[in-house]
Amino acid sequence: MPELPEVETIRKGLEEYLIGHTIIDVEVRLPKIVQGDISEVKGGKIVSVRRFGKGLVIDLDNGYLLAIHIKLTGQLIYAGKKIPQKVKVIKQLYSSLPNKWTHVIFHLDQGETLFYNDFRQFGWIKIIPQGDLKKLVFFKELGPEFFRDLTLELFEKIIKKSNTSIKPLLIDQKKISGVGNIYSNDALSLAKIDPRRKASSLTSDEIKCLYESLETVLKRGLQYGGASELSYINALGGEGSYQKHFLVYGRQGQKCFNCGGTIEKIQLGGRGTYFCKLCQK
DNA sequence: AAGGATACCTGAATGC
DNA sequence: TGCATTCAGGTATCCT
Repeated sequence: MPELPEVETIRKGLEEYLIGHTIIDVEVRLPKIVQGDISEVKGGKIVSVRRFGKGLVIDLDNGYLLAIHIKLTGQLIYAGKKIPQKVKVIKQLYSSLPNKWTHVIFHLDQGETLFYNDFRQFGWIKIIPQGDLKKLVFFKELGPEFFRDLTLELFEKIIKKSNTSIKPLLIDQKKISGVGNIYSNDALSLAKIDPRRKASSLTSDEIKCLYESLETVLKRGLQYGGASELSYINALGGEGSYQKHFLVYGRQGQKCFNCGGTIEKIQLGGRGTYFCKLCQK
């Protein structure tokens, strides 16, 4: 669901459409989503949009920022003059906004709008002073991430000292950030490693292969604009297409692309885990 | 202290 | 038919 590629796709969209806009007013329809004093963002101009792991940060020029986590079903949708004409799918969506899942509405200058929708209400939006980002437990405890500060050497160190099986380790945000259920399953398939293997039992060659496989599937996810399972959409309300290219995720009963074996589904660390017993050793 | 289980939610799919 | 149960997964929290 929303993992590094999905959240990064949203970030790019927000960066393209929101920077330079001033927040005129905010409508909070479901108070539990928002923490902090929402009035602090009024009059603030959006200067940058950053991502750390699966978390987003919208920086304002008035000393405050919005820290946002969309969890499983959050959506950040831009509505305004900069929507490209060719995007037609979205017209239906836009005519329905705000809808019953719209919990926060940011009214921007020039009559533009940013909607926060979340049908399962797991996400959060926190308003804090600029310098306090690392005081938030979520950001403070994030592990290193791919394409930023996770090197192969560091990856190997993290895996070797872990006492859990490899798949739950990959989705532990405190160890490595950005990877979730979809990309961890697919990377283990590409690396031909059994998700149940104890992390510390992996050889250096296997760790290198897994590192490269994670980079490959995350890049693929970025290339396809994320995986639109459930309710993930980008900042323009458009869907990604990585779900059409899943290697093992959601493919139980179907054939493995590596060896033709049958993909099985088990529970591991309380999460659906998909793999091929024939080639993932 | 690390790691596992459960709660938080709702809608879709499945069960009887 | 229709109501109840199960499942989905990213944290946050509690427990061992």
